[in-house]
Amino acid sequence: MHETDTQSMERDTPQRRAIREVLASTGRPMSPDEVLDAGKSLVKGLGIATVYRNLKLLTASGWLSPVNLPGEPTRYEVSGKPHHHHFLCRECDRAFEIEDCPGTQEFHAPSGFRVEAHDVVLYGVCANCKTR
Amino acid sequence: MHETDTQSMERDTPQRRAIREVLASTGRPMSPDEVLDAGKSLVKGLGIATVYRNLKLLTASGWLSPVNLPGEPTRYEVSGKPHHHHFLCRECDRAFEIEDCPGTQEFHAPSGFRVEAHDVVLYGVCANCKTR
DNA sequence: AAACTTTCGATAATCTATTATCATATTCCA
DNA sequence: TGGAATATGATAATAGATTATCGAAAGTTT
Repeated sequence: MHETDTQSMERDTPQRRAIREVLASTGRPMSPDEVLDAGKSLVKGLGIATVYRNLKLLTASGWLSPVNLPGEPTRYEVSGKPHHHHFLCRECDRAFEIEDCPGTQEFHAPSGFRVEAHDVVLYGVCANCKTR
Repeated sequence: MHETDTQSMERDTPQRRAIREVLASTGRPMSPDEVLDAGKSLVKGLGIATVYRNLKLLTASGWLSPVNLPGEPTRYEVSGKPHHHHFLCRECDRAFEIEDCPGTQEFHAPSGFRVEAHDVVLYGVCANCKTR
């Protein structure tokens, strides 16, 4: 076994700023590849390793939260948002935030089961893909 | 590129029967490893490759349906069940079927989005794990 | 600006899940 | 029952996502 990467987010770098900027301004959960693509327009030469490193650091610090959708790679969104769920577009494979939630009490598990959390995922076509 | 596995499920084998039996009798979505473990009690020496092969064939034939839960390996359940969702126990990592569903109309995506399907996943502790 | 430390980028390595390979064992029909 | 076709089991290979490695580049402190 080898020792893990040692990083502490002590310095202010253009790459780190770009990654934060991308996630904050896009307003929807993004995969590492999406962050890389968007980030490249802010910092030429941005590398995927840097994206992964910073997503990990920003998640560890609590600034980002992981978003897992069935059969999809992990996406990330800025933390602190009120309870919400996600929509996955089958055309462009982008995830969106949806505010509406039926409420936990609406879901019933078999008796004897304790429900502690829930996820709702909607699938379909986003507005952008519908109009083309 | 090489040619893919050629199998057509033409023969009746103890392994195939065991895999079907396990999935039909357990009544909840099972991962390949779970199927392997349970299947071994019916057919000594059952191999993981055989499990994967038959899960694939049974899915292609429509007898099984894949069940994807966030961040979890694909599970499989017998097809034909009425609309339902799943519960994932955080203790034993087993998935269960839950019949209750708020209904598609309860979920609202942003205007301009077309919702075609939805998934609900409950997380918590199953009855079995609660009692120990 | 020098020195020091952190971070970056390219890429190799790792990890988990799944599929391919292939020699052996089975099934099933003649 | 003989035999061709199919299936199995062990394991190598593959695939996708993520992490580690390491020399170069950049930030930070003095």
